[in-house]
Amino acid sequence: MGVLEKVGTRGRKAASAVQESVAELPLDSILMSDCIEAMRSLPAKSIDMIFADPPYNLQLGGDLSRPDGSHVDAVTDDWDKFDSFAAYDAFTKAWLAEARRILKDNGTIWVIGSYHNIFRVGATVQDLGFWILNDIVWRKANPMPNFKGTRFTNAHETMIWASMGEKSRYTFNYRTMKTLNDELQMRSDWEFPICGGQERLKRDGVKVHPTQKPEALLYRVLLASTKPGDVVLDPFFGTGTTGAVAKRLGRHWIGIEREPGYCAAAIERIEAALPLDESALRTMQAPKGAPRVAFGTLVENGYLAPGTRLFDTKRRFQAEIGADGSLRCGDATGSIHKVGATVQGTPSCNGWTFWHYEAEDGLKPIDAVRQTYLLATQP
Amino acid sequence: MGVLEKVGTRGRKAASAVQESVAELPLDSILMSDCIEAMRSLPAKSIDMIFADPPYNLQLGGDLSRPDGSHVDAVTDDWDKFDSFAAYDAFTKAWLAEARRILKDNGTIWVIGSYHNIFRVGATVQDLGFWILNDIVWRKANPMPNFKGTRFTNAHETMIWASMGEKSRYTFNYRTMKTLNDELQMRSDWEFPICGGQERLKRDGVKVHPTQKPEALLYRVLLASTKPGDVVLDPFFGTGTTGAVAKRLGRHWIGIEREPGYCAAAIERIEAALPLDESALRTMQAPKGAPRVAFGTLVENGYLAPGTRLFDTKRRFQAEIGADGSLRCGDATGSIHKVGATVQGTPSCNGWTFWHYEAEDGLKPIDAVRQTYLLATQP
DNA sequence: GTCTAAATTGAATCTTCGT
DNA sequence: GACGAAGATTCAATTTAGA
Repeated sequence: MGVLEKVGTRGRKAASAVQESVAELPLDSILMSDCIEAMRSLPAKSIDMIFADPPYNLQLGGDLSRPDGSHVDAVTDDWDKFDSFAAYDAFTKAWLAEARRILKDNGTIWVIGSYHNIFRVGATVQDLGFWILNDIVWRKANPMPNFKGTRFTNAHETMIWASMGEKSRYTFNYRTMKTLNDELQMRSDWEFPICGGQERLKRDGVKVHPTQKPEALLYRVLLASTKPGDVVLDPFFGTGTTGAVAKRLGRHWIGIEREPGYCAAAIERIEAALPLDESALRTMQAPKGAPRVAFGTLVENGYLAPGTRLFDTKRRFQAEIGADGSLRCGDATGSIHKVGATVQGTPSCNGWTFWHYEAEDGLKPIDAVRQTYLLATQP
Repeated sequence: MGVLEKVGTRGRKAASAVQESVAELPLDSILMSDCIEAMRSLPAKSIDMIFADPPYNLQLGGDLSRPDGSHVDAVTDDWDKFDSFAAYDAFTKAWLAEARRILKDNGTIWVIGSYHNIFRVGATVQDLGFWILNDIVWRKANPMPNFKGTRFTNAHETMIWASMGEKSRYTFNYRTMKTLNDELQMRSDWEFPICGGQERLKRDGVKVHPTQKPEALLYRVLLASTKPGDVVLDPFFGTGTTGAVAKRLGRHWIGIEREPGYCAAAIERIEAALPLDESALRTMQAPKGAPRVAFGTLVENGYLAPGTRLFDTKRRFQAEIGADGSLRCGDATGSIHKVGATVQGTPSCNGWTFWHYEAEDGLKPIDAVRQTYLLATQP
């Protein structure tokens, strides 16, 4: 059994501001060890997000070991194919189970793979109780062609994003993604070039790692599903793309990697990575990040007078503000949301955008009043 | 046990030209029955290709409404409900095993699904000994948004294409695909709009089937992986998209569908479908060494006259065809691709889909002209 | 009739907080 | 955990209605 060797790129002191349980973690360092063994050394429910790029070589070779640590021999016979899938499944189940143990209740996991392994991984993810949130397609702008012309060009890889369960409250920075995508919802298909050029790590002109992932991919993953200061674990760290991007984005990272050569390359690379400064890290916040303002507060503070008439954009409905911040429209009385839903006959309604007041230059949504209030009162 | 009820759209006589073993099959007709039961009635090793669109096991929760309050019409049909993953897996294994029995040794199978089910389906496909050739991503041009802003927009579905085994000699019409894709290898990600408009089958203004697939998707699937005269089976026939496209492309089809309502719609639809004529069909075989179709070829052969004006979809740009097949738009002159890129200010542009000509019923992409040319001229 | 604005709709695992 | 109220949330392609 190997000893867990920790290879840090920064001292533990830097983690002093982190809360106690997190302080136990080997933050911002690499555990040079077998991935399952290393995960076993981490405390339960301590990780915010896991990004995993597991091996998918079904020839097994020396890449895989069974959960008990024994070696899986390579298989070449057709009759043994089922057995090889079973071995891969056992390996997958073992590391995913450990991942599940160390993830926080509201944590999420990403796994990337190709058609060789992703279906088995996905089924295991579901079997272990994870709740799939999306499958994301990485469309390669410049895939390797199918030289023999025997199939379609294999131009994508698939990522699975899953939470701990159906009810878990995971992090999804919706507003950030929408901003990143030119004010359109970010879709489940992402296009990036494969990792090459200056970004591709090379040693003596030879690529250090065969499957180095582009930083742009990890950038979007981390930006979408983590918050600054979160702890991100990559159990198949390789040359540390996850660590380099995590550092850049102000997230803590932990890498697990068995190969000393990959570890060395990763450390050198991450040390050279420059973190974005605080102002650059600021992203579009979800409205729910802003303090809640009750409609009644606006009335109490004189931003909207009781008796003021409110309208929908087409003036089909007219309502009147009560002294307590309630709204009345015909027989319907209640919150701005409830009355809006009632008069429209819809199950719900955002009263802030539905109701408008009469301004000098036409109708304006009462949400504008709320914004004015927020600007005037927030420090 | 239900009786297999055969619902044909043509007499058996029409199959007389088919070889003996195939003549035993209920060609070009629907078996109104449970899919596993119906497949059991078919002879072993008799089918060239199977396209399957099984239930996705969506596991939807409560109702969903759009931001405007309108109700989203979800898939609530009983046929999509399963008690557990285990139950879904058992169902999947059962129908896939039958599919494997009736496929020829060199046959292939396509299965379409979403993240809800595709990983389980893919793992079972592999477990049964199928050899995955590609996973294909159908990128939806117009997916339904994520109304609540909780995840990435689910903008794609996944198809698995597999042969009977690693050594099987499956059909892949490489040349045809490459020609269809402007002389670039066809990739594993395909973009199509979802099925709507005139193509979407409706009864009394209501969609007949909740998950009708676009014909363009099946067109490419059949064109890529079958030959004229091949027998294509769809065990989850629904409203018969597979049958309609198979008929159009001169392939035999067999549908299995339990719901009488779907069967009736499928028959009516397929009877109305017009097969391409024989000369057009022969082009689908696309011999190796088929000439590249340059835009200029279309001009030379009178498919597009010099001087014809081309437009983008929004008529922001107007260009004129030169006698040599070049395009001119203001100062920009060159190939359809280059001029398209220049006027848009983009690094590249697929001129075939960017530029449109004025047809009687509106603008049509010049790619349509290329299709016409290909159908008419390829040996 | 023609053009433009408005309405409709699609395989969707679709909220969060306080009591 | 159940329940109720507050609050946040949509893109592209058609079709229909209206000017």
